[in-house]
Amino acid sequence: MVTPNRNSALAFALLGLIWQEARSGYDLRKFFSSTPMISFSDSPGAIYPALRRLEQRGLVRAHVAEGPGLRRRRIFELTARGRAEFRRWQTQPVMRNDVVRNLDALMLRFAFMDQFAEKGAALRFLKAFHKELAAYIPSLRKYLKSNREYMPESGRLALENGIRAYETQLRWTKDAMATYGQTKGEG
Amino acid sequence: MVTPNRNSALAFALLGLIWQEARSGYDLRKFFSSTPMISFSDSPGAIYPALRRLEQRGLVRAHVAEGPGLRRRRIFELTARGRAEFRRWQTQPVMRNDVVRNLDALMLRFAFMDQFAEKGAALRFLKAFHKELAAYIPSLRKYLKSNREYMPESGRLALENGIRAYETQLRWTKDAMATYGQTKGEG
DNA sequence: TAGTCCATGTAAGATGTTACATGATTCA
DNA sequence: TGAATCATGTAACATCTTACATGGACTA
Repeated sequence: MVTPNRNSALAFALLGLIWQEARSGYDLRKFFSSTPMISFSDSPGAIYPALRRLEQRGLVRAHVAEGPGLRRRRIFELTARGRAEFRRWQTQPVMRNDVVRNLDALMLRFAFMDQFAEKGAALRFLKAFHKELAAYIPSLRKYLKSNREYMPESGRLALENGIRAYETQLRWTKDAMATYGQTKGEG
Repeated sequence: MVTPNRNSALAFALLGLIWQEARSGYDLRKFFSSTPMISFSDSPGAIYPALRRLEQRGLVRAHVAEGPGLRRRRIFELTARGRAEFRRWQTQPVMRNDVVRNLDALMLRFAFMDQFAEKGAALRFLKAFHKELAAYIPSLRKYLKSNREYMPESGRLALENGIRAYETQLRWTKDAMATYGQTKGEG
């Protein structure tokens, strides 16, 4: 069995933005550099090859927009396969490993959920996220409690920072669930 | 001019741990898998090649520990160059870009500061970190204010989560500075 | 003696970084 | 005409992931 191509976080960020609205590579670079998605690289050496790969995998298709005189722009849109792949990624289960090592990717999944996932997906996601956070945080506390005395002060502070960061996430999931809970009249 | 070899976060995590205490590759893998540093990969395909590179660059040196019968373990320790390189990395200025895209690396730098940087480095680091956070957060708020109405609910919530996360960091830097401020009697 | 743990390693492949290249258009 | 901006791209290089390989020692 050949290794399946697991797309990167950048690839999914591109798919989500292109799904929102057909865009060129340049548009995407500008979006990254001028919004809070600046945590993604806007480097052409990352974006253009990533778009090429998405094209080769049949997840996006491009057409050339011949503006009056401007250099040609290649405008991308999602294919049916691209939409399916994005939804699959977005609605994957939330695993402990995502919480430990891939928080950013989790938030990226959530950020597009209203737009592209079925109703109820956001709330299910938040519940699962909350559950994993609530399970992980005590293990950090336990480590701190057991090792506090042997840790240098800066090491201990760094760990406390991590715990606080996860607690903030946890509070956010609760508040976000409340937000979604309010809209139950809509269903 | 040849591209300088910028070591990765993993490389510096390894250097820091080896500086604390001479360790083998296996020790390092176990440390990653059994402590809050689990956010680093414990995969042999990451660790052993990284150690090899550090050796080739003259940042660590290994000696073989011949235990009674056990398979040979290669125990690493830092060289003078390794210590210098680690300190250089650790005491670099805190840049906006680190705050936007490399928070984890910043916290890693801080985590070892008591042990390996000169007195006062931790406080200077916290001040610079605080300054960059305080400068960055308003730009996120501003974006939220301007775009709130045009954002899907999950997108807005994701951004609010990001803002809260940075605010938590900001509060932490203040508290950590207070911790260090208390020890002024020591100097 | 079969399975598990200790311990180190390699191979293939994908992705990302930095730097460089190119060419068109607009504006001073 | 020169500089800045729009727009796309490539090349070299390093690193990481996953999977596989190996071999000794302990233990049931």
